[in-house]
Amino acid sequence: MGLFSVAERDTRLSPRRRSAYGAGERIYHAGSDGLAWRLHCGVVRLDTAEPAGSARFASLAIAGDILGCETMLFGNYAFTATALTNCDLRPWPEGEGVSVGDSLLSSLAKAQNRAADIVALRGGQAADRVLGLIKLLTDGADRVVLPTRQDIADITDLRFETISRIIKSLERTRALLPIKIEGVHATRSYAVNFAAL
Amino acid sequence: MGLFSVAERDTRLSPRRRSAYGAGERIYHAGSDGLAWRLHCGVVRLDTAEPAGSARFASLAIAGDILGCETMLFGNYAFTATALTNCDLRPWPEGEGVSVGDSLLSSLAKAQNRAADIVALRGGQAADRVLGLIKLLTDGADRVVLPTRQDIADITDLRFETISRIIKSLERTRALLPIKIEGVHATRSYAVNFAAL
DNA sequence: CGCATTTTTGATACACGTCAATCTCCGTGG
DNA sequence: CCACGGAGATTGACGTGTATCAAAAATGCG
Repeated sequence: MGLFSVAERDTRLSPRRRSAYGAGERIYHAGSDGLAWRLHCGVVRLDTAEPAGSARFASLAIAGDILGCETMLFGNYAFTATALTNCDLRPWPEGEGVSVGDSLLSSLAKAQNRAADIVALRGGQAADRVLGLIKLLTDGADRVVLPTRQDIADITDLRFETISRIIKSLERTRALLPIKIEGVHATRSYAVNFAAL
Repeated sequence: MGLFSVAERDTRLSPRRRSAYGAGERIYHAGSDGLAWRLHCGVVRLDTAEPAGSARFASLAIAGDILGCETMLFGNYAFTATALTNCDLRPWPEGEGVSVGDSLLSSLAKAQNRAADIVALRGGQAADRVLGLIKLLTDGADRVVLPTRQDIADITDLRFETISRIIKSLERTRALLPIKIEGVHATRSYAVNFAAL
């Protein structure tokens, strides 16, 4: 799974209360306590804490989403959060500006939409699910850093072999163009070209 | 689908601002405006409004959940709501009692947990998904009224034929016992006996 | 450079989808 | 009261998309 293979890191809290995580790093663990966060950039995977210690994919957070707000109510996190790409988090609520009520309300609305997106990633043909996830992660930009094949598999409820085949075929149709660094292909970075489909 | 086969009904608003819907009835339509509601009992299906007018399953609301809170922010509903069983709704927020902030916060937390439940219903073996949904709908009681086979299929991303086979096999193992009314079996009402599994 | 991890690829199996016929339950109208 | 028709449910036969198992290749890291 690779989910538990990365050690806890120093939190590197800058004066502006901002914290950064690299791909694969654990952000917080279900049951522990801490702050609520807004995800400013990156992609985070949320897993339910199963009795047997085995994590099960529950949800995804992308830029703009609120993470771990339940800690404000219950004093601990309901899910385990793991960075799937490099992430930048800041404590929430931000304090100044919009009223807390409006902020909560729009978070609730956004959470519902995000949930609907994720449900859609688990229905239909395999290729469409993977493409749907890639589009969600790309979010209008022209390049993406994808999670590992195994993480994509967990999110879409497919097997990593299937993900590998689908991504390879997207490369062959030039919908995904590997970004090479000094001639070597970093297997997660792609320029996207959905027009090729 | 049966989703569009039932006419809009009179809203039957009692003096206490409570409204009831029968199985299959449309509660509100994506894009229209109205109140936010708390679902006091029953099960509601939420669908995204697709361009082509075709609905796609997005989420499920069960007793205690908040429905359509986005209308307070944007002035219209993001999803289309349909009663899957008999439902009882009341306007939200209730006004008295807990502060609006806490109520919103706990709704947000609850929405996240519900979303995780639904994601789980779309992964793994077909029989486990159907069983998971039935358990969610039963919620500790000893009997359930199930949605139609087609609705169960939409929720679990399976086909109604598959659902029919699975439910029949649950009947054969006596995990589900049809409740007969005057000798006739209403194909949606069951006494549950999960110990039989 | 060497080893662990991730990814790719192939061969084969099976769970579920698809298509089609039939059945039950109900409401409607003659 | 019974004929009719429609919606939902059941069942069977068959096809296929994805899982599974296995092995090799590519990548990344100490």
